[in-house]
Amino acid sequence: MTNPEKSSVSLGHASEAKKRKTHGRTTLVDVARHAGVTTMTVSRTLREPHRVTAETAERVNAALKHTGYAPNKSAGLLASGRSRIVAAIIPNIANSIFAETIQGLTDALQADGYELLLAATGYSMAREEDQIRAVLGWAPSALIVTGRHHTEAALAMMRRASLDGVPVIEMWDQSTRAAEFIQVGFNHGKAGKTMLDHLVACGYRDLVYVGSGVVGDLRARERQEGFLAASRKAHCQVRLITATAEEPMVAGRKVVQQLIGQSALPQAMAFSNDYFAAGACLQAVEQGIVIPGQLGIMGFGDMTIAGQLAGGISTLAVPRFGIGFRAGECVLAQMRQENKAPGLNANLLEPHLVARQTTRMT
Amino acid sequence: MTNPEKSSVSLGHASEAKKRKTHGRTTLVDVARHAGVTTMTVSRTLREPHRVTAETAERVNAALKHTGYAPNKSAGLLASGRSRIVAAIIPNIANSIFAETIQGLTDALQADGYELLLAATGYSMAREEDQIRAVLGWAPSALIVTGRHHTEAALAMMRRASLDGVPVIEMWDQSTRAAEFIQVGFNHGKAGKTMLDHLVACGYRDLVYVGSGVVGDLRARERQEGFLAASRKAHCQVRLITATAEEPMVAGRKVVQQLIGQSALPQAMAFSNDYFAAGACLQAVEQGIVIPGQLGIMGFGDMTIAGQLAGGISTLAVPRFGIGFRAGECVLAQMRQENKAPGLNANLLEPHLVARQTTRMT
DNA sequence: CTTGTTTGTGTTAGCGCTAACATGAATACA
DNA sequence: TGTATTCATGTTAGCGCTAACACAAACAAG
Repeated sequence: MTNPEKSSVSLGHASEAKKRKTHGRTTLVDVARHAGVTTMTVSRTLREPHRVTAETAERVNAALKHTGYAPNKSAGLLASGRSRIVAAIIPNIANSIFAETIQGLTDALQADGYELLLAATGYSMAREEDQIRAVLGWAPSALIVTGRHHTEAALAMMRRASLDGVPVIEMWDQSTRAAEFIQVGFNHGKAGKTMLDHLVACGYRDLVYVGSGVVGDLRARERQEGFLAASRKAHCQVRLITATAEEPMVAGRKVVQQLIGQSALPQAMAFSNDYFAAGACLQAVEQGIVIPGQLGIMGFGDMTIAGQLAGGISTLAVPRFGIGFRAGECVLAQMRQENKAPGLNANLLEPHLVARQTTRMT
Repeated sequence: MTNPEKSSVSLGHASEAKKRKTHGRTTLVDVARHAGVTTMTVSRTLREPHRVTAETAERVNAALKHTGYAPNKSAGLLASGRSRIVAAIIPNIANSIFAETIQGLTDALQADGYELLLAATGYSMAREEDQIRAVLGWAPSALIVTGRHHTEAALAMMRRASLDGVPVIEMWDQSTRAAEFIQVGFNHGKAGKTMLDHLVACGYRDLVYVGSGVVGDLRARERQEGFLAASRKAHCQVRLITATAEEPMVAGRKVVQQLIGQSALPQAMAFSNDYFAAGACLQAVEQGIVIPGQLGIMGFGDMTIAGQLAGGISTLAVPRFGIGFRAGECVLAQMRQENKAPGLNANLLEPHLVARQTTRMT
């Protein structure tokens, strides 16, 4: 009750009746009082230590430790207009492709103390627009979106951010036209063509392409169209099947099962991703189909499982981690030297063919 | 040059020489002027529409649309002390277990307009402490961490946040003692015991446990210890092997290869996760080992692959998505009604045994 | 010694928003 | 018809921090 420490609180007892707020945490004022300096000196000690005497810094640091100060980021952001937040917007977090990309991004940014604001769109451009609007409210240091297709409103916000000096990165895609934003990725139409070319080179002519049933996945769609377009030029017959959107490996199994049931197996099948291909492989082997003799199989992604089944599934390896890491490097580069022109597409991260055992026509 | 719109800007030409800031974006002031009301009315229209006349709301909404207003979140946070940020701290984003958990979390929170601040620790408690300190600077609505082991400083911050009314959730774990924070998960020691019990029930006595080489993964460690402790009580012989920390399926293969090479195959092997088990399965089959006759195999996690290989790998299914979703529900529940006591462990999400073909001793 | 030029710290004035209170008009009640 | 009670909007005063400038002390150059 007679605690002397409390007495200082009651100094303003009379004037207290007016207004009050404060969220109770220790602020710069507390630290400054403790160290016998002003808040500016404390602030400087934290952000520009070289501009402060060693002796002062020592006292301030002691006060920081003693008070357990944690900066109020919103106040700092409001005052300075700068945050160290990187906003990333991806279709789906559970998809391990994007999870690895995000890991790459955080790995690249980690040392520099950036924080990650993450949002998912569920492959919806409308939701993407909402998410962009929401994250821009935090004045992020960078905005990273997935793909190059956006609503008009989303594009407008991205342009605005770009003009404000915020690096805007479109990842996982790459257009042939001159890009408006930084792009870190590859051309999916071309990737589809690469897959077709490989199958043709292996001697397959009668093909099935198994596309993804995810409606908003424009990149999967472009790969599919790239594959089909190339097949027409190569005078191949391709049947298109859309996998039902359930567990991918099961979907792959079902497709093969159906084709066998209809005695309609092609010479080779290309899949929108490795999980489809893996399921298809397992099903084919279990039903006595000889791979690659009776049936060639090709996946996309080079996920772990592709290297493990059936002596190795042929696939297109994509730099899942690398895209995120490079995106992070782009952010750092732009932060360090503002001058860099954002247009240069020096960030083509091409997939490469991994020819394994499932496409080796005897 | 004679643009009349510009003239309004030059009104304060003389006094302009003093100071200036403003980050250029449209603010509430712009919207308010456009709608002929004060900023408070605009603010209210956005946050408490029912407290504003329909006619006023209409004018304000028109002004909002016309100006393309996007709220400055840091200003709102600083003024109100409340954000709609949920901070989640996980060991590793690329690990699909946590990716699915995060997806569950965002799915649960999505409708209510929460944003996700995500940080990774790399299984380091020191880094976890840093990340907690960093995210708390944003005054998040909730703090979600992984596991129940933290540094003293981290615990202090968590307690402080909890006292401030911020729900603090430990996910992926569950202690037997009364918990200080909300816990959404299960007991890993018990999970290890469940695995052992299953193998014993199948008649296996000579066992190998393949643990993870990830040093900071305390939960994997507890499963391992639970397994070993139970094996002693059941009078089983268990050899412990730590998988080298590379590609998990390859690691699983290597372990089996080595054991076969040394003619030291046990009756059954339990693995720290399904990818190890899958690799082991593939390797064993390729080397002509009969599963489950010669070798029983059990995994952990019930990842997709476990259901697909070798007629189905027996495993312990864990609610990866469910843990995140439940954590999100806990956050929402606490936000809606502050009164709820945070101590009740109504959030036990137990794993369940999935007995498939790889542990069916004839 | 002037006169510049650092160098370290303090002072002032907001950043854009919202809590709390104030006010005036409309409605309710006796 | 006066007073109490909504209701809709306005006014005021910060939230905790930092940009920009101010200023005194220490040092340099002529």
